[in-house]
Amino acid sequence: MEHSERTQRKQAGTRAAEIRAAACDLAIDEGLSALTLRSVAARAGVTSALVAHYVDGMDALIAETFSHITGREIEDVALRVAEGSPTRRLHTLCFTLLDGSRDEVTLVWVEGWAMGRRNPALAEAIRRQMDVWEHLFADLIEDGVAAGEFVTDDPAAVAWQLLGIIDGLNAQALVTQAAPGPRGALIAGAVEGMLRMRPGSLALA
Amino acid sequence: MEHSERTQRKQAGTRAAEIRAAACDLAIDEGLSALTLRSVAARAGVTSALVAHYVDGMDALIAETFSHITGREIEDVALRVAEGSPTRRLHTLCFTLLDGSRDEVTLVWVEGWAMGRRNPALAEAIRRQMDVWEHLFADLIEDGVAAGEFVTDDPAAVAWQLLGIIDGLNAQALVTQAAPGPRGALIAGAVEGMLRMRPGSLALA
DNA sequence: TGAATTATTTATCGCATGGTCAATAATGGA
DNA sequence: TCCATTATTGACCATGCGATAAATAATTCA
Repeated sequence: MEHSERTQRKQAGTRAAEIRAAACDLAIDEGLSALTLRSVAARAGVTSALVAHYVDGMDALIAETFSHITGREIEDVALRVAEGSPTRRLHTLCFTLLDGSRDEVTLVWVEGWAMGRRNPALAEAIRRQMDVWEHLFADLIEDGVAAGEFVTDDPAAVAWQLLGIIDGLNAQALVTQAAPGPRGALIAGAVEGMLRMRPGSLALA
Repeated sequence: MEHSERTQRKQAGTRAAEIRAAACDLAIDEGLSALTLRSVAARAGVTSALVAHYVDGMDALIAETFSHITGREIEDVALRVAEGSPTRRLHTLCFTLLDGSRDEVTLVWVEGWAMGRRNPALAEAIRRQMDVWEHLFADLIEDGVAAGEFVTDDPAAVAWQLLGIIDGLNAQALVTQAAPGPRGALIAGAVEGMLRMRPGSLALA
């Protein structure tokens, strides 16, 4: 007895969308590793068989869900760093990503790194999303170099570094319950060092 | 039929040690998530029931294995950064941790972060080991401040930041097959910024 | 040698996972 | 109204997991 009363019958497309949405909700609440045929089914209010019917294997659903959640995040962030001087935009970028309001997404990333080793589709999705992030960072850095606000001869490398730093600090906060103070504050000095900025110019931007 | 011929009978303590060693080997080769009653048993050349007999539950074995592997790592590293000026020691620390020769251990860390959410003993072990790292970093930074080579009013905070940065960069390298160049090179600028060091003083130390 | 101890295995149990297939019931068109 | 289509379910299967109890075989000691 997996279901007491029959759920309302819907068009294939809408039901498929509902199931994917349920997977996203669940991953946000409990992490990628909580996605199973049955847990997603329960969240969507349907049978596990129906989930299996609409999805091309759990590995694919997990990879899709990862892409959807992280894609939504990067869209959000990209909007916020669209305006202002490069220094101002970099400030917004760092402090937005480190303000602790995205811990659910961080969990998705960390679990993704771990699960990606046994889920090729997920590994591929991770690489793609990291590339998107890298471009967002690199474009911003190039703008700053062109404007004379940053100094570096390899914007792409700095972008990767910065991405790694932010991921690492967020992952760390995931484990140690309370982060010591706002994470964005001290990192400013590091970024200023990487981009040869005047000390304090990013922190106070 | 789990075993063809009976394995040699050994003293309880010896066998227990062998099983724990097998768990470490396996975790290094395949990650913490590869540790199951049966996989550890196979690696140790015994039955899964014997592993269960010598261990206080898989969660505990996983936590123990994590502590053992990461503890061994920090001992190694601590030895290497025991001598020289603070700047020189910090240089050694960063470049040693970022030279890419510890990717197996990084996998253990990343999987630990993910699995720790469902394994309290592991979560506790992670917190303890991170504390040990934090102290290693913080002591070094305090030495540097005392020697006038570094400038900061919160060595502990810088230590956490630096730890997060290194973890993040290593985790990143775990996913993107080939890291773009040596990871340690560019990070020097960031650390110089965090500790108000003269540009280039760490990179060339 | 014989008996007590104990290291080890065999044979399970209960549970959760991903996945399949035939049966069922709701929908929509003629 | 009846039929064809199809969304949905229920009942499975095979596998892997952690764990346990009883049986077995090697060791130790009197």
